[in-house]
Amino acid sequence: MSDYHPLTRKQHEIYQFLVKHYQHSETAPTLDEICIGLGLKSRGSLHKHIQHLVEAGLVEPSNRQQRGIRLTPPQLSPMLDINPDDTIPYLGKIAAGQPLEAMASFSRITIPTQLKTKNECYVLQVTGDSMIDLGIFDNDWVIIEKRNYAQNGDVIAALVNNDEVTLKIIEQTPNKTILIPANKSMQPMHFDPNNVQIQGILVGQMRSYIH
Amino acid sequence: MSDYHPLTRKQHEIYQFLVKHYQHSETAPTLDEICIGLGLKSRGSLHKHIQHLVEAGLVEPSNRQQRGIRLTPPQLSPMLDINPDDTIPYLGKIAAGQPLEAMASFSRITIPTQLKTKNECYVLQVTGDSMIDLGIFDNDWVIIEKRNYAQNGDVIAALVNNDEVTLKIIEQTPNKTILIPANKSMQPMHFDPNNVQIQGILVGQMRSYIH
DNA sequence: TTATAATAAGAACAAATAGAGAACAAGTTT
DNA sequence: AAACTTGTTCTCTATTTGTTCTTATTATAA
Repeated sequence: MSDYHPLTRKQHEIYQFLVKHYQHSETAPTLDEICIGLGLKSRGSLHKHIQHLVEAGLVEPSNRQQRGIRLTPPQLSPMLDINPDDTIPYLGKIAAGQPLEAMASFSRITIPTQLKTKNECYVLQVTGDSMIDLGIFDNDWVIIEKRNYAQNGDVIAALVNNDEVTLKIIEQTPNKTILIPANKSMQPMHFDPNNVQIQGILVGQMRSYIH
Repeated sequence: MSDYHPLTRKQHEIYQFLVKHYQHSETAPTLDEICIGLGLKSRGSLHKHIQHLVEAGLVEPSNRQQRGIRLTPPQLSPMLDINPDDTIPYLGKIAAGQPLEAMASFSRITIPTQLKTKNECYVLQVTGDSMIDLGIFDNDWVIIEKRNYAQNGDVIAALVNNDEVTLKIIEQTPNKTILIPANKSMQPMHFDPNNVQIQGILVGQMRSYIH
């Protein structure tokens, strides 16, 4: 996403000050107040530090409507979480030789709204190591948005040869569909487009470390 | 819903004054009374602030029958109640230089029960690449079970030098604590055990592929 | 050494915010 | 009726605040 912005000593000190400030205050401090708190005499100098924090993504870019320096809220919108009905069907293991349509829905799983789209989604459990270079490991769960099309480069769940569902990166040409594993030690596989049915595209992933 | 009306300093101060006033009084204060209470000399200026509070929905629009400035009765907050069972607090980004205890809980997040333990858990967002060999990438979310101990080989969130929270593999000996990144290109770091405070251990992980 | 980055102070400026006071209409009190 | 209170609107002015610039000083790297 954003580039890496290492903090200098002073920037770190200022960020600390802000975090501490917000632990016991609701109001966004002004540059002058921060100056006083840190023993600085110039708003101008402080401002440059703050700007660096903005670039680092730690502080919100100031807007004309609302003065004061405020930390960036978490990107997650807390509002979205109150939807009581964000469960989606769990369809079992991927790469198990069944068209997904045909599968009965085993159960439903509660997932954070951040991991799904507005469209119909379902959860599959991954088998195998074909996507480890993307950080998708054996037994991980993936959230798939149900779809029958994709763009080149998308990670998709596809039914191959009417027999097996796999998770791969897709490259499509008019007369060929290539499924590329995210694993250096595996080879891309070439198919007739008729033998590859796209089931959906990857939108989220989960892993449990509990034994 | 209604638009967002951020409060300025003065508006906040005035609102606080009103709240305090109603804690020990039934009567609605007039503009002049508020002026006196706040050391203002002009009703006109105060009135503009009050109007903003009305727009923000905090103060009732005045009517001719009933003079005085009165707060809007507390409305039902739909945010608060809906099953808090499988939501856990989101505490912000990891590796950002604050003890977790000290951080205010930004918001709560719904997670599948499979990703947490029975004990107290919270969510952090990962910054950096120090755990990529374990498939934990920049911007992933990790679920941490709150704990102050761990076993060798556990992945833990730890506060280092009272300054920075990181996610690492831990190796402990009586007189040394080693934090090992899961990244071939990074070196293990050695610490005095007193300088490493364990905050919790990794129990789950999530990633969103939605742009 | 030279060069570069970090830090600091202060001047100047525009926009946002805050304040004072005057005037007025509708109600209340005397 | 006259005097006063109260919410409202208006104009004018003052202060605060984020921003940009220029100028120094110090520390660190080449």
